[in-house]
Amino acid sequence: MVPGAASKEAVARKPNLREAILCAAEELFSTNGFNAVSVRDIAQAAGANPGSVTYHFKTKDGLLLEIYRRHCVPMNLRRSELLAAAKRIRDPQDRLEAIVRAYVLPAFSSGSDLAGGGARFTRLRAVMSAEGNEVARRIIAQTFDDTSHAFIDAIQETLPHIPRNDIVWRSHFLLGALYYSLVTPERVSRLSRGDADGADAGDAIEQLVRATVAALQAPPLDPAAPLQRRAARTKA
Amino acid sequence: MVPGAASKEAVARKPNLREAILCAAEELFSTNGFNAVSVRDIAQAAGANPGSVTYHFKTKDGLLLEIYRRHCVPMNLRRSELLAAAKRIRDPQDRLEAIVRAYVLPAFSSGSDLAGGGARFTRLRAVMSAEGNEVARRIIAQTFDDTSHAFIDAIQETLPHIPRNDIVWRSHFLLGALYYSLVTPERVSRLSRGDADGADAGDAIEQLVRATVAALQAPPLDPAAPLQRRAARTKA
DNA sequence: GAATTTCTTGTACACTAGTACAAATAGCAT
DNA sequence: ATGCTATTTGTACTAGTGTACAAGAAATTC
Repeated sequence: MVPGAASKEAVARKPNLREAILCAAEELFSTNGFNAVSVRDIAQAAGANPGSVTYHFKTKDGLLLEIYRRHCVPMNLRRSELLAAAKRIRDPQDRLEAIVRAYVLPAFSSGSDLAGGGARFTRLRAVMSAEGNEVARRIIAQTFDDTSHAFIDAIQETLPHIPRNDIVWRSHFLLGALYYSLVTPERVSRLSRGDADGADAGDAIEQLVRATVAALQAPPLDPAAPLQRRAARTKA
Repeated sequence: MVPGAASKEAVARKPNLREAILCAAEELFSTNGFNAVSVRDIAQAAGANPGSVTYHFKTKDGLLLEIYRRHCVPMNLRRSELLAAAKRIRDPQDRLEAIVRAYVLPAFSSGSDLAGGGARFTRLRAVMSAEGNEVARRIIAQTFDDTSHAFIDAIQETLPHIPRNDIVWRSHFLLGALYYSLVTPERVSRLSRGDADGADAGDAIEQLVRATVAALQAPPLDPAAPLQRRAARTKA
């Protein structure tokens, strides 16, 4: 590539190149995985120079780290707000639904800074979790588990008769379903044989909430078996 | 590394190196992603020479392709068997549960050739799907969608009052939950605060079946509400 | 307007990637 | 044994990787 004219033209106006790099990286990582994307790919997509990436984020890991830092706080903040609002609902059924929605909504679109950034960031988290990315794992463990606990506690309160263990599993499934919905957005419409071609984010959210609420309310797993196991374990 | 003595020792008896390479690749890909693993990594893990990989599978993509070929047929066969058996159950509730179990069981352990290979292969599929791997995408589309349709049809039969669209979504969520459970096996025990430290595959299967059946049986999405939501939703 | 900090560029370097290929070896029928 | 084939090895090659760094441009401050 000729560096002179082309780049000057493409980058004639670069109000915030750092931002553009973050954005491009987010998009590329979330669709192709971390290792499949090179720093040069990112730079090119952002209309920047590979050196700029090094300058702003030092390393490729640093870039990923910054993406997480950028999104984690607003997303969890939004979740906390919605959770607090949901907890004020009196009717247990409505409350449970609101709690689940409070967890799901910000994942599809963080309403703060970037339009649609929530969905993209969630997709990114899904990919990083699948790839077993070490940087992501660390951040998630120390940032998201608190929020997850808060949600699990809130759910537990509306479902006192369900063992916490079951609630944890079902919340876990929720996250998996959430991730997968964002990772393969086209699969649903392919499987529904055209019956529902207009599968959009709104549908996904409502379907996910409905399904999760039902799953959470399901009778717990055979109550005898866990007791046996617990008795056998606590003795040791 | 000294090539002479060490390799001769490690590979003193190599009844089927091709097999070992496939196995090592499966393990490495499914835990680290496709692009994070080099051919040399695979060769070393299999106690083989990088050249052997090229000899047996031509390219890295060819290796991945062979892994899929190896597992897809037995897995879908097993699923078909279990599905056929499930369909013979009279009681609709029991039948639905058996159908879901027929889908889930082979994903956790294909009972044919490799012990535990089902879970590893499912994890691999999860990772490939997250990474948007092109090879995997092609194979899955042409191999798994048939099976998925068969299952969806069977489910639909036990739940005639649920729109097919909703069933598709909920099956989609099942797959996501399934994938995620295998991708992050440690997360559940971390979140359950030690209440259930012995989270094993059996628990996962039963929890997944229970949750999915409940989700599938949930009342369909209010056919009127989407009109309201569509006006209020954030992203088009 | 000059100095200084902040950003951007171009390029270079050490390294690893996937793959190719000739040589060496093993297995096996004859 | 003797070929013959299938496999395994060692190595080489090109392309692309992450990152470092000097030099230039822009912005900001005094």
